[in-house]
Amino acid sequence: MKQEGKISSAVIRRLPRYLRALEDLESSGTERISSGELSKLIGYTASQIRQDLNHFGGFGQQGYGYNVKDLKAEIGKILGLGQKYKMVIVGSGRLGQAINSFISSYSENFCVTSLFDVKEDLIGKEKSGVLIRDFADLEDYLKNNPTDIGVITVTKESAQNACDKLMAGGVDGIWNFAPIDLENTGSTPVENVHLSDNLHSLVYYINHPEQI
Amino acid sequence: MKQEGKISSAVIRRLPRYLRALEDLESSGTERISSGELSKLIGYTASQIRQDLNHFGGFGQQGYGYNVKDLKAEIGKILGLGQKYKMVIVGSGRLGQAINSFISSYSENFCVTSLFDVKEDLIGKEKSGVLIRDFADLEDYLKNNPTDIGVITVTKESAQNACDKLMAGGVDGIWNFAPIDLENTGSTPVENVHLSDNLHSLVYYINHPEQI
DNA sequence: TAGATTGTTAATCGATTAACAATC
DNA sequence: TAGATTGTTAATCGATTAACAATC
Repeated sequence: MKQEGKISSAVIRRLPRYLRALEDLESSGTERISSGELSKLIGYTASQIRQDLNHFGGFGQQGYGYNVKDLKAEIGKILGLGQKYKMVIVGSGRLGQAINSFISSYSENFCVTSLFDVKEDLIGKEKSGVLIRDFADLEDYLKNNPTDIGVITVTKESAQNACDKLMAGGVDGIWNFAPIDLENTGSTPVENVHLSDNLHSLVYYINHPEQI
Repeated sequence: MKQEGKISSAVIRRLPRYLRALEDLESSGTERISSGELSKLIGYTASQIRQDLNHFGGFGQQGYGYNVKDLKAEIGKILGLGQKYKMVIVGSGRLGQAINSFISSYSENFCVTSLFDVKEDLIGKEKSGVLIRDFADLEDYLKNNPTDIGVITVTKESAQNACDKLMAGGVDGIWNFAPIDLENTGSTPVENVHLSDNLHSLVYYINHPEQI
């Protein structure tokens, strides 16, 4: 892995797409792939693909292309998928539950250790095998159970407070689903999924099909 | 609204963010705002904000700034939020249900008219007041109930089929949550929410905090 | 009027694409 | 070896930022 200097977020955001394509290729039994073939599959230019990968190292071989299995492993390593990430989800409504079941079903790289909520009638219940705890106990919980990622699926009114508590508890990253830009004094990475923003863009393109 | 020529998707994706900020400002009783103040609030440069807005028209006034209420209305108009969009959700698992409750709770601009699934035990049930119908009846349903947006919350294996049926049924746009790039021969806009890609980027930044 | 702030043009910066020598 | 395809540099394209005249 070379990777010196800052790598643009445009590149980083394409890496998971490569990984996904390589997983599909592997499970369909493909052993090698050229940047040209990958280009047809993904839609990025072959040039861009080679450029992207070369930020991290020379994973290919002239005249041959890339070995699917190896490249998949390399990209996984770059992203940091060699370990299992412990997550807590703050907000145990439908979205929190959906994320919880999504995480537990789809990957060995992530594990939800606890849900949290303020609602009396939810606290103590289990969802997809995970206990819902009192939000008031979040700080304590994090102290005793080091956690990698905090997921925020509460209302926008409660989101900043949830974020502050998660940060104070020492999580390394935040996955935020509340429609708000969280104040983040430290350098903890925050990844936003702004569903309503996303839906609004879709509506724009529905009304301006000539713009596509 | 001037808006001649193609407007870059980077600009379009910022519009919902402006709308969100303006809603907050309005509900906090702010009447006017300058690009400079908005910049502090959102984090985009003042220059970029003025540049973005001027793609669509001169909504401001020299020496004054922008009227919050008017600008909010203008951006809503640009996005196409003057009407109510009818949606169906294909896939009534936890994610489909979460999207359903999210939509019905948050906005007057969207309305889920039906859920669909293949699972016998789900068909006929109601979730958040919306009936789950048999996926086999989707084509018929769309024929009799013109629908604006199709939401895909099924597995990646079923997603392309769901997409084809929705397209054939004449939906104007697709909101896709399956981890797959849908084949889209026509020009129907597709908006993807690739949760696992998003989570993978977060993991990258957790492992490379110096890159932020 | 004087001050503030827009609308818009020009300059800069960065990301994507093209090209090709290196090499498997 | 000949053919294919990478790694990498250079060229292009587009998006962001800076600057300032226009004007409220």
